[in-house]
Amino acid sequence: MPKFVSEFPIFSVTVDLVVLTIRDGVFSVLVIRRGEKPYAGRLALPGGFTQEREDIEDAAYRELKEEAGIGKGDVHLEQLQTFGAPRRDPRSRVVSVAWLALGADLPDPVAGSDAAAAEFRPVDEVLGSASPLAFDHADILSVGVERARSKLEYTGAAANYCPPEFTVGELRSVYEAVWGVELDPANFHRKVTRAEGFLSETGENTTRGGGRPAKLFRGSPRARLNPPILRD
Amino acid sequence: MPKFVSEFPIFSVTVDLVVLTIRDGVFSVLVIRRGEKPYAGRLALPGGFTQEREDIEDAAYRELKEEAGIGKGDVHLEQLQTFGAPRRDPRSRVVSVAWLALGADLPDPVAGSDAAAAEFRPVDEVLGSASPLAFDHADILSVGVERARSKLEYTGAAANYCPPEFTVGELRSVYEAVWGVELDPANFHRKVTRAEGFLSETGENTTRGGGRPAKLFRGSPRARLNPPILRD
DNA sequence: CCAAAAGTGTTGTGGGTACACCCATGA
DNA sequence: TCATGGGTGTACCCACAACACTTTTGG
Repeated sequence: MPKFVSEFPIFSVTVDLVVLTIRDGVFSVLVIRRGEKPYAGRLALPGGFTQEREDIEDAAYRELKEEAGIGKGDVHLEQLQTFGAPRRDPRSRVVSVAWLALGADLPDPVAGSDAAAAEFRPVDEVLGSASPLAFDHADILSVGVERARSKLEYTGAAANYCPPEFTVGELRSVYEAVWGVELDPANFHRKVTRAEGFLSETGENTTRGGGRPAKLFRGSPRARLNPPILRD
Repeated sequence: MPKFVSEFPIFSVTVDLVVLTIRDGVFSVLVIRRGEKPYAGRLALPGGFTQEREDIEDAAYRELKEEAGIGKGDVHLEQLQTFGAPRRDPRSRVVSVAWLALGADLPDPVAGSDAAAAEFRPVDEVLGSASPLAFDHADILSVGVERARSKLEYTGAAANYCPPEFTVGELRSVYEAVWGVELDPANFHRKVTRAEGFLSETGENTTRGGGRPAKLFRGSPRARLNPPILRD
């Protein structure tokens, strides 16, 4: 076992991941079942230790790969918040940098060894669960979900939950799943197609889903949506 | 010198502070002149090491007191972002949690010994300076300033730059200083006085500033401003 | 009196909501 | 033919920008 020595107080820095996607129309989060103490058997967010010479963002991507088989191009990743209460991990002083990852219908994580215990669960079920998440992960998840919801108001983040090309109806269903509301299809259509720089037509059509063929669009996940779509 | 030993990679965790206020109508940030290497003589954001059993938020408040003589009640403090590139501090592996502190016209920090080198400078001057900030502090400041600006759109954060009771005109001058724009006094007045739960009248009047006496209001810095005041 | 800032009125414009209606496909 | 979702039109309402105008103080 390696030994590290320091003249300053010793911290470990971990990354924890709030991985959100939409599975069968349900807003869902990736959780793992813990095998070890503390909190053995409880659900938790995926995550792990940052390495000695590793950028914290790289650590987040690495854990995403190791624990869920998700690659860099599969998700949008952004920093969420850092949690550093002295006793948040009973073993030692651990400061955790939480990250938010948004992706289109992600594969069932069965690949790696670590990933065996990982699965997507509905956000509402996990937050309202009788068996709460380990550590302060419920707090982290709450922050992540609120951030994900508010990003839909002012940005093109909804496109992160869609395949590269999608219809306006598919985009609307993202809003409906994430916010848990119903939106008027006609007004939503006008709103997003008129917002400058938000959607770009591919010229293709699709008929998946039945009904009249819909135009396919590409999104700009980083675009600012002006005027915003407010939740109230 | 104390020695700490660990079996995991060793990190130090610091806090860095973006302290913003408005001085004589100018949007300003608190900076210190570094006395030691590295970056000796350069300007930097105030900050310091988190202690062994200290919550990171408490560390931010402590540094605020030590380096600028600013107490807990004097500012609104919120977490900004964490900076953890491997080489951001040439001495060792340091992860810094940056915080945003917003306050009404804050005292010139001359109190403590550490605070001797601290002073407020115009944000534009510091960001555009020929002598850039130490470490990655220019990045941190940019993130802080952008957050501060965008918070004015959707929240009552502007009240943080005002005394407990203030006039609508004073509030408007906050927006003008932070955004660097001019706003129509009449429309601004209607907008903020009509927003539900945003301002509450004290019943008092004031004549500071000349002209017709203005009503005094109290703000709700945490209130959500709906509809928002957009910058464009 | 004038200057200065507070606050109100008014009008045109643009976006939102609600909902009627038509379009293009599969079954 | 019908059902299904895509997409457009329209009417009402509210918010906002622009700017004229009145109010209340100090000098």
